Amino acid sequence: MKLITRNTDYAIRALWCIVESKKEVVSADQLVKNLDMPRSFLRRILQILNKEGLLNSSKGKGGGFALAVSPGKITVIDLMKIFQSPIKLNECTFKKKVCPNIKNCPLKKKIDEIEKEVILKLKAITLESLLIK
Amino acid sequence: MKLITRNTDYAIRALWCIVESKKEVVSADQLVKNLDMPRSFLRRILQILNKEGLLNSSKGKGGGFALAVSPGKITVIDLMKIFQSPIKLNECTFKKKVCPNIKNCPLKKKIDEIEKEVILKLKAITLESLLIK
DNA sequence: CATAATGATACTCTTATAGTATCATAAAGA
DNA sequence: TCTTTATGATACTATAAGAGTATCATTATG
Repeated sequence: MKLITRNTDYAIRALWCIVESKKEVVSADQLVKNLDMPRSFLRRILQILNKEGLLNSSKGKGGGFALAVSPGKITVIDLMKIFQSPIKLNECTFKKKVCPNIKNCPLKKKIDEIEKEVILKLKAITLESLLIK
Repeated sequence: MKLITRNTDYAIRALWCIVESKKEVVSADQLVKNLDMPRSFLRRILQILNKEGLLNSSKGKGGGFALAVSPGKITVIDLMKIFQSPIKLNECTFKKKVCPNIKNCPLKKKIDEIEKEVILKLKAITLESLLIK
């Protein structure tokens, strides 16, 4: 079981790298060099971040990507929502049929509590908070 | 992303049902009736619980399963370890190659903290704690 | 010996994750 | 306008975990 998948992980690193570079615009190739990750994979991630409004892109010579949102406003949860399947820690279903006992299931209550706390903590991890050394 | 998978979930329910029944021995068929889950799937789970030492089994007429460990000593984490892939919330690897920056990765540090807390909380959920109404 | 139970095992199906590859398009600059 | 340098769109494969099924072997009871 993984909380953070590679998509999300790479997205964070790419965004981090764009901020650190202190350039207006950073190309995919520069990011590949700095981050040592597969070009095609990273390119797709950047395209998605662009579509989702976290990056602005520009084509042609001197083109590349720039942050569209301030680092303090990008959280790990935002990226997980974009790149990962929804967080449902305990679904209580069998073949799409919800467990009949779901309302007073003591296990679900406890798991739900844990889920809430995890989400709160992931919300608190902003891109900015990862930059501080 | 799921924290608890169906295997684990069903294992908990089955154990819970064995305790609640207050019988010495409960057969797979009785559990299937009470829990409304697929027979083959449940049978396999019971066999694994037996192998792992959480249940004792007896064959033949009047046979079935009985708890081998007290409900206070069985935790959700125990069952997750049996039925789920290891909990590694953030692996920082690319194609088996560990990320070179792993030692001072600020993201990893934060995710690790969350992981530790989640595990502590799951350890605190014993079978017994789920029985109290 | 028949029946009622578990043991062992092998199989399929689906989904999420992980990654690759290719062609189209647009901007910059000579 | 043509070449280069960049991203856009999209389609494809591979792997692993999870979810579930099915069958035959074995053992205990009466």
